[in-house]
Amino acid sequence: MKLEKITSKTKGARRTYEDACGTAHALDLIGERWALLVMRELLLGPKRFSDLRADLPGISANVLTQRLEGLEETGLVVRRKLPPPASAQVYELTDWGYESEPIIQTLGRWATRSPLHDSSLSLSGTSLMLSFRTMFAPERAGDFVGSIGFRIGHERYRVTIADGRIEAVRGDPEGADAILTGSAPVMAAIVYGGVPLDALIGESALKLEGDRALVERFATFFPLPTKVGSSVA
Amino acid sequence: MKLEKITSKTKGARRTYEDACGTAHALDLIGERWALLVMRELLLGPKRFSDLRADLPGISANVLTQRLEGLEETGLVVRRKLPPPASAQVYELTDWGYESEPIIQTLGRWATRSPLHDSSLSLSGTSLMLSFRTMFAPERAGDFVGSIGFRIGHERYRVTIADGRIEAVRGDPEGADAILTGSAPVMAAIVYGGVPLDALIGESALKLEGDRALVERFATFFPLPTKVGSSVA
DNA sequence: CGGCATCCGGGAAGATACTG
DNA sequence: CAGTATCTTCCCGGATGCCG
Repeated sequence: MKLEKITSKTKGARRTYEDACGTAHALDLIGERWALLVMRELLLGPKRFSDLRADLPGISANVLTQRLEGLEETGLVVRRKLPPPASAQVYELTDWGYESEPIIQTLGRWATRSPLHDSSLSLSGTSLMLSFRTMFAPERAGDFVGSIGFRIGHERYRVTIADGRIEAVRGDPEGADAILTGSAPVMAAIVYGGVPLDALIGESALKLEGDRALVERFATFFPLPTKVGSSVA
Repeated sequence: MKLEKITSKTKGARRTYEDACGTAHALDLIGERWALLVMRELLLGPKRFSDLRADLPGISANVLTQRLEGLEETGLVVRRKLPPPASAQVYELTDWGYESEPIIQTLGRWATRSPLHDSSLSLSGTSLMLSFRTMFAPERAGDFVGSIGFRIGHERYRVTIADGRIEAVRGDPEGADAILTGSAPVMAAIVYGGVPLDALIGESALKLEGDRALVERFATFFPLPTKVGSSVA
């Protein structure tokens, strides 16, 4: 039954650029809509289907299914079954998949100069952590040493700075010098928008535990490039 | 009726990710099919519509028109009218557009590890020059000093190496230490495929003028990353 | 609830033909 | 040469429904 359909497009038959250039091949692999953002959401570790859906507002279930299938076929993602008790299926990047982080960072840094960039839109916790990795300026941090925990929705992250290097990972914030609780856009407003802590705490948009001065220093370590068309080019 | 539909997308109404993440915004700007490859072809300088068509095998005229319009709207490309005598219209990247080169390089370097990458496909002269910029390994070049000219189709390029740095530009090859004439895939076979010069000269696929030993050294300066799944990981 | 198959409407991409 | 016009095909996005 319907053998002709099977033969007509036996399997992939993906649209490719037919170009030996590496960049073109990269687009063959991750150029489809949503593909790179799915990778982004997996960069801090495995996630379940519904977590991905929740963190990618606007993606539909069938497109997410298609992307995960495609990324699995090309060897960028693997499905893994968690051992019981937590017997759930998760998607995880392969080693090669994790190597896509520089791509995501380069794109992100470049686009920050766009005059059309609207930073008031929603932001996932993963995106925020990756932006810290991308925008961290060691010369601003000097000999700063410290760690800050983040509680964003149900997710937990920990950022550690020492020796002019930054680490931003998913994990338990307990034991950090300070812990911030709030939404990702609020955290972004502090670090990138220059909004003072008090304003947000006053609005109950943010909760701060621990070393306040340390958080205020931390917020100065992530300078943004100038917008294009800005006279201070 | 259906006035609401008309107002809802009166004009542009481009599809966006509605995500504050810089990476997502980058994809809003250059994530459409062909957009980044159009930028790639402009990275070595302005080109005319039909040159772009010729160097992007597979793109159709209307899609190229749409991409150029879009890139112009977002401020990445400008149309310029060449002064008479050569009174022709060309497309050129803006300063911000030129800053996309790291994106293209990062994508290209990453994709080179793909097991699915087929280097036998066609390749534009621009892609070849950009691959030299991307893959150049200064430690391989040591104190090498020299310049090589390339004649590929009607295009002319010049690659200069000195002080452990490489320059690859469009321009007159006269005066270079050696000049190669042939197709871009043939040049790639030499540099990336390890094919000896003699074989290609014998097939009349390549013409060499000038310092042969210099070309043979040059061909060793561009190591490729290992393929994923290779046992020599 | 998690994951996947299916159907449908709209829009973007691809191919071809045509025009100034 | 530099595009426009038209038609077809395919992908994306939304909704529904099935199944474990």
